[in-house]
This record gives sequence, C-alpha cells and structure tokens, in this order.
Amino acid sequence: MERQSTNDGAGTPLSATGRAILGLLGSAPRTGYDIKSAVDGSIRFFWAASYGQIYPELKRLESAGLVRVASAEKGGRRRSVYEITAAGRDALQAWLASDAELTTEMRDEGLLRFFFSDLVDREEALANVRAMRAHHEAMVRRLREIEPKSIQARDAGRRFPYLTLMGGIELHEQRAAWCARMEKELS
Amino acid sequence: MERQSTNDGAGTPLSATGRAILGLLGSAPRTGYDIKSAVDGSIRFFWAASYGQIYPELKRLESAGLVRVASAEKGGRRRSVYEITAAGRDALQAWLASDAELTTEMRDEGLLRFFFSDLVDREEALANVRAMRAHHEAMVRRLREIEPKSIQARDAGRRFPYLTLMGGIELHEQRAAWCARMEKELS
DNA sequence: ATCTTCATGTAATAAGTTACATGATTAA
DNA sequence: TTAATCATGTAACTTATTACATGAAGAT
Repeated sequence: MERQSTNDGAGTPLSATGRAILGLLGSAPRTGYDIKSAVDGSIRFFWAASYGQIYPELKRLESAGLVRVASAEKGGRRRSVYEITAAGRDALQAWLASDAELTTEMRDEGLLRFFFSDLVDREEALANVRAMRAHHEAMVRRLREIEPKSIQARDAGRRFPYLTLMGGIELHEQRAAWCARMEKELS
Repeated sequence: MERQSTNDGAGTPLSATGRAILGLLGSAPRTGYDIKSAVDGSIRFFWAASYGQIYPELKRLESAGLVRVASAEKGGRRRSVYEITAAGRDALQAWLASDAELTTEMRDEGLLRFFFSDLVDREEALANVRAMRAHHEAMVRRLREIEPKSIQARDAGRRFPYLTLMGGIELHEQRAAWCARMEKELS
C-alpha cells in the first residue's frame, strides 16, 4: 500500500479535502464562506465539503504555511480572506503532478435499493427508479445553470472547470437515461 | 429536513450500511466474512463496507432483533452464520417501500485533479486522465468477471443484481469513454 | 511445508455531518 | 421592515478506514 496523502517534508499530511480547498485558493483568495459557495457551485457533484470541515481545515493549512490569512474588513465586519502561499502553490503542484493513488468512491442508496428490489413489488421498484431519475435530472439542470459562469472562465483561459462540468452533465444524463430504460424494463 | 434513517418503532435507527447488510441477508444466511465477500463482489462499486463496520453492525442488528445468529460449526472452527428474522424482513421491506431521501454521494479525486489542471502542464493533466481511464477500464473488467454469477441469479428469478451490474458496467464504460475524449482534447 | 482462503474481532484514528450560536449587510 | 445573503465558528456525533491480532482449514 502507498501513502494515501501527500506529505512534503515535515508537518501534518495534507488531507484530500485540504487539497480541494488549496486548489480553490489556487485561482483566487477566498473566505471560508466563499470556499463553501465555490464547492457547492462547482465541485460538489464529485467532492462535497461542509463548514465543519472547511474552517478547521483552513486553520490547519495556515499553520502548515500553505495559506495565509489577509484579515480584510468589509464594512465594519470581520472577514478572513485566505490566500495561497508560495509553499502552498508548491504543495498543490506536487499533488497535481504526483502519481499517488486516487480515491474514487460512490455511495448511492438508490442503487442499493434497486439491487435489492427482487424483494418488493414492481410498483415499489419503479417508484425508486423514478426517484433516481428525478435526482439525476435535477442534477443536470443544476449543472446547466452554472454552465455560463464556466464558459466565462474557459474563455479567460481556465478551461478545465468547463470540461469537468460538461463531464458531470454527461454523467448524470447517462444515469438518467439508464433509469428511463429501467422504467421501461419494469413496465 | 426529513429523518435520514429508517426507524420502526423503538430502538436504534438502522444505518444505511445496516440496511445494506440486512439486504444481503435477505437472500441468504451469511457469516460476517461472507458479507464482506458479497459486498466486494457485487455492491462495492456503489456501496463499500469494511470488517470494521460489518461485525459491529451485525451485533447491532442482532440486538435490534432484525437478524439472529445460528452459531454453526464447520470443522472444529467457530463460525457465526447470521440470518434475517421476520422483523428484519419487515424492516427491510419497509425501507425498500419508503420514500425517504436517498443519499447519493461521490468522491473522485481524479476529477478533483482534473478540475484544477489549469495549474499544471498538459502532460500532467494527460497522465491524470489516463490514470482515470485505466481505473474505469479496470472496473469494467472486474464487473464483467462477475457477470456469469449474476446471470445465474437472474435465471433463478433474481434479476435486479444483474440489472444493477449492467448499469455499473455502462457507467464505467461511459466514464472511460469520456476520459478517452479528454485525452484527445488534450493532445 | 507453505500459501491462500476462511474466519472473527478490536482499537486507534480519520473524516465528515448536523445542529447550534451569533450577528452584520444588503436587496426587495 | 423583512428576508436573503454574507460571515465565522464549535461541539457532539456518526461513519468509516486502517492496522493489528489470532488462528484453523484447505490447496499446492
């Protein structure tokens, strides 16, 4: 087994979510709140993060010297804007260039139910598949909403977020189509 | 927000992994070891479980009266075969027929890297996509290996495991195809 | 003989969610 | 004036992984 986290020299190894946050700070300085919005508005379909992870992780990244806090104020209001440091950029690049094992996991309770559907009536199996399809179709709609923003970034020279988004749309379209086929199969 | 777990009357609510285990015991009595094998050999691509979850969960299911242990012996060796009880079957059916929220999550570090690939050279982005494709192709091969077993179950009247498996193969084929297209895009 | 599979479990740790608490600013 | 958005954080809890320990049975 290989090490599962990137560790450059000393200090606590960087967790996968830490890398995600660092990556988002790679393109712009952000507050914890901004990071949560960015996660939800772009990488959420393959990588989620809650405030309960983000704020503590930002502190860990800071004490590891990978980000620095530029405590700005907006109005009279406290606001901590984090930006990536040179060391942070190095760590990020090192991760992106490494050949470490990539975790890929899926947890889909809809498929779990589908798998066990021999135990229930056709109607119940059908209801489950319909719910799955509705979910994937909703995902496609949500992803399409962020398409314009992604196109802007692409035209500004950052094409990967756009390509990733298109991949996500395709993925959920394929899953929705599979559900539709299963609905026919069960009818 | 709705309750996230199925709770029939009193006792500890049943966790998602508990439901997965109960579902597997729905078709045959099994040991903890058998359950691990069954998970790895069928539902793993959308629902994983480790021994560290399985053995404690079996005890919880037992004290909730949803499974019973028929302590069999094979050779001179200790062996705990669990089987589902009538109450367990009720709980399983109730879950399969309920309209509770279905958790669907994905964590894909390859896509995370891809998303951030504007920060690295074309070569590094390409290496990452190739690794992703290799992974999905390996998944397709592994799933195809269990196809015969699945066909047998289908011919014996349990068709959903087969349909689920075909869905998984399609899913990973689609992802591999997307990777191939991205490789072209980057060349 | 020795390797693989069968078999059971726990302890430490890591990762992540949910609920809660608090309050300012901005748009309608 | 009221709702939405911006903003920060923690505590309790749940969930899951990893590493370890142990050993018999069956195959080569």
